[in-house]
Amino acid sequence: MPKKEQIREAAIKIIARDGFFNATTDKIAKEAKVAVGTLYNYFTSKEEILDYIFAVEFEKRAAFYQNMKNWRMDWFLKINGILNFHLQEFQKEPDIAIILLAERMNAHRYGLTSLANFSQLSLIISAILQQGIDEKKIRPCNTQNISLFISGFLNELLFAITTKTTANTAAENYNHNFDNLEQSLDEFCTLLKTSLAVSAPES
Amino acid sequence: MPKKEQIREAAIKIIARDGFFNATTDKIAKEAKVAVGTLYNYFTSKEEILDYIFAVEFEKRAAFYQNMKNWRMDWFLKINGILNFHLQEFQKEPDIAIILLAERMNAHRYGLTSLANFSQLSLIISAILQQGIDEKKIRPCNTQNISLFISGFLNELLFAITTKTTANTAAENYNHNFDNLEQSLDEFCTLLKTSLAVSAPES
Amino acid sequence: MPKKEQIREAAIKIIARDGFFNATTDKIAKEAKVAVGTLYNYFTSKEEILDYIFAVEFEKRAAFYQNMKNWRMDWFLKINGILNFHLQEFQKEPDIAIILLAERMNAHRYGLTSLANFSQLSLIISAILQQGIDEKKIRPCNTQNISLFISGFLNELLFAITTKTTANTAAENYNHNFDNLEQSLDEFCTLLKTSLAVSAPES
Amino acid sequence: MPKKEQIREAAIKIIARDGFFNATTDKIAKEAKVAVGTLYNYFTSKEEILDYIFAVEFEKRAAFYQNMKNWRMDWFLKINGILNFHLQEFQKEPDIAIILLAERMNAHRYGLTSLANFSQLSLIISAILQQGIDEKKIRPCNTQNISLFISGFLNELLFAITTKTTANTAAENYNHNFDNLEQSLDEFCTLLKTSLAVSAPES
DNA sequence: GATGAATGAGAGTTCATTCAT
DNA sequence: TATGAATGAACTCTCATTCAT
Repeated sequence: MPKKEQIREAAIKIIARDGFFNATTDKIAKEAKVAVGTLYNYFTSKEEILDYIFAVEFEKRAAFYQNMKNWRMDWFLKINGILNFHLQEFQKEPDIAIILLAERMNAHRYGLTSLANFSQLSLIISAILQQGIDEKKIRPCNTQNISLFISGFLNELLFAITTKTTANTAAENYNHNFDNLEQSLDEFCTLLKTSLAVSAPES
Repeated sequence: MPKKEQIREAAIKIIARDGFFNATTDKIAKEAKVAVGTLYNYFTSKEEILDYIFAVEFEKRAAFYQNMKNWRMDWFLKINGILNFHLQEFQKEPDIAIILLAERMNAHRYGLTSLANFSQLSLIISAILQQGIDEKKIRPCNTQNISLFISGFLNELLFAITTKTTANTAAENYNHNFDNLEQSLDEFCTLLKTSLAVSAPES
Repeated sequence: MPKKEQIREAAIKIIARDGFFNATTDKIAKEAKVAVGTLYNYFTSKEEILDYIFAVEFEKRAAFYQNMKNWRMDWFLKINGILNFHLQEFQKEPDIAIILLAERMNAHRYGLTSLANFSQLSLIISAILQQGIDEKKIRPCNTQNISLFISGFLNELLFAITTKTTANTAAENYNHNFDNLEQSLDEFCTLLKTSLAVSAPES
Repeated sequence: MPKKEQIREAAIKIIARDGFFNATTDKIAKEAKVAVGTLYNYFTSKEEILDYIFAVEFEKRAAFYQNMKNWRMDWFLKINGILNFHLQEFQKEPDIAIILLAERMNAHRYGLTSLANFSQLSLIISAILQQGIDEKKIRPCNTQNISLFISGFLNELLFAITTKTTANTAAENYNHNFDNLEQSLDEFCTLLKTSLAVSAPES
């Protein structure tokens, strides 16, 4: 495997586990089975590693979104598809989920360029919604707001997933778990649909 | 002003600005116009300061929620009231908003006890929704999921507020700003209402 | 009890347990049921407390030695008496023993005046021995050397007492304990006597 | 010179001069002409440096003692040899003498493993004495006690050496100095011999 | 490119001492 | 005299980064 990839994967593991600040370059290097110095042959700083992690993830999503543009389907199915895509990604790589969620604020604080890209993604959702409106499939609404709701849902779902593993002692039965992620997602989609969809014109 | 409060406020300012890890005890002490040692007369560690910040905020919210239980009003107005309360709080003290959002993952990682309390709050929302269901005002649904949507909305709104101040270069016109927070909130409430409310039984 | 005495006793307890450097003024004050500030009404510094502890102990011993000068007895019984006196003192107040042993180097380093006094004590032993020599009861020898052996014996006995409590795991049966302190002392005295005493002139 | 050795030697110098607690990592590093961080590449803590110092010294002594077991000589010459060995060691490296003496209590308090080893050495002396007894060269006695006297003598000699350099103001002429260390040692050996040795059987 | 020992600024924390009450 | 909150210099230890090999 290329060294840079090796480092990226090690960094994901360590940062997800310990957080960006507790993820020392030593630990990352050890995990990557590489010398500390080697990190600096591929990245100029520890921050840049984080930046790169975000960038790679952005690319994955951008590729999916780009591809999706060609889909010929209902707005609702598209949104549903997007949410499903994210959920699957996070289930495949939970560490990524943790990092995207936990470190985005750090990424923002350090002015990492890759983070800015992520806001583009919500534009795509907005665009889908707008198209729905234009096609009279969705009632008039502020698409930006709706796409914010959607991001919020995804993030909160992740936080619930990420934190519940340790925190659920008393309120055991109130906690979400991986089993009903899909159920959560479905309920959210239902909520969106029932609220936004223009009822089929009565004949 | 009591010293502990003085320190808490200084810490809020510094942690909101620099993040928990970059918020050094020196900076906090200087901001509080206090010697470093004084911090340790009131807190046993830097982490405990963060814990205390969370605890105070939790108390504020818990007090509000407790009080709210006596309200005699529609589920929808209650939810609306809660969201408005939070929004006002955050507008009053944006630094708190930033910390609650950015550091909750750290709080979780350090096992700060105060964080666990926050999950109680979502139980209250669940309870309101459940009552709505029992009273046939809300269609059957998983109340836990819905309360998760609500938290997600609030957090995402905060993130948008928090980050836009610096990040809006390209997509200027797509960014939210303080002026339309209320509009966002209204739209979200509308969405909830239209989706959840059982249409008044026709006579 | 006078405050100064109260503080001295507390300091003995804490310093014996934790060592001079780990004995914080806070701990001493708490043990003495006194405010930290009060310490400084009776002592100008933490070091001075140690100095005072040494001084008090010196006084006790000096009083005994002074008194002993009037004794009318054999050199051997005098030495034996001195050793017994010390042993009893240390058994009465083991904390004192620990401090005298463990902190004398600190006392020396800080140039505490009270420590210097202790070397006077060995002069008294020397004097007793010298008298024995003059009276032809002891063979000619360097009295200074012998008094050094005596101090060495006492200190090593203390060290053995002080440290054995925790260290004896494997070589249990090789360790000294309080029960045979007297036996140790007797053996040492025997050794001194058999070596130093001039055999009674044969008629 | 290997870095670890460089650090060890610097630490010996500083700890001997200032005591373990006043020997800051900064001072040690500076003396070793090394950065502070480098200390921690070789030792996990300041305590471990002290432990290592003790361990190295123990090894030296253990090697000597091991070698000595093969000696074919009288018990008395063996004991004499051991005492001479120690004295020479301490004259060669007086700083070591100071540390062994002054910090053994700290070593004990911190539970440094290397200190425990030193007690093994006194077992060897006991063994030599026991052999003397078995061979009817030494009168029956508690070997453990005698070896305690021997250690006590050595330590006290060291203390005298160590402290006299500064403390001798009043009793100048009573102080030992390097010139008569050998004389002291000889006198001590004489004392042991005259007291312990079984007189040659008369024909 | 790869290495990892060396670096040293800077972190969190402690604690002897002071002084207003 | 007694107090104990406030102080801040000084401590041990960490870790991102460098650079000679």
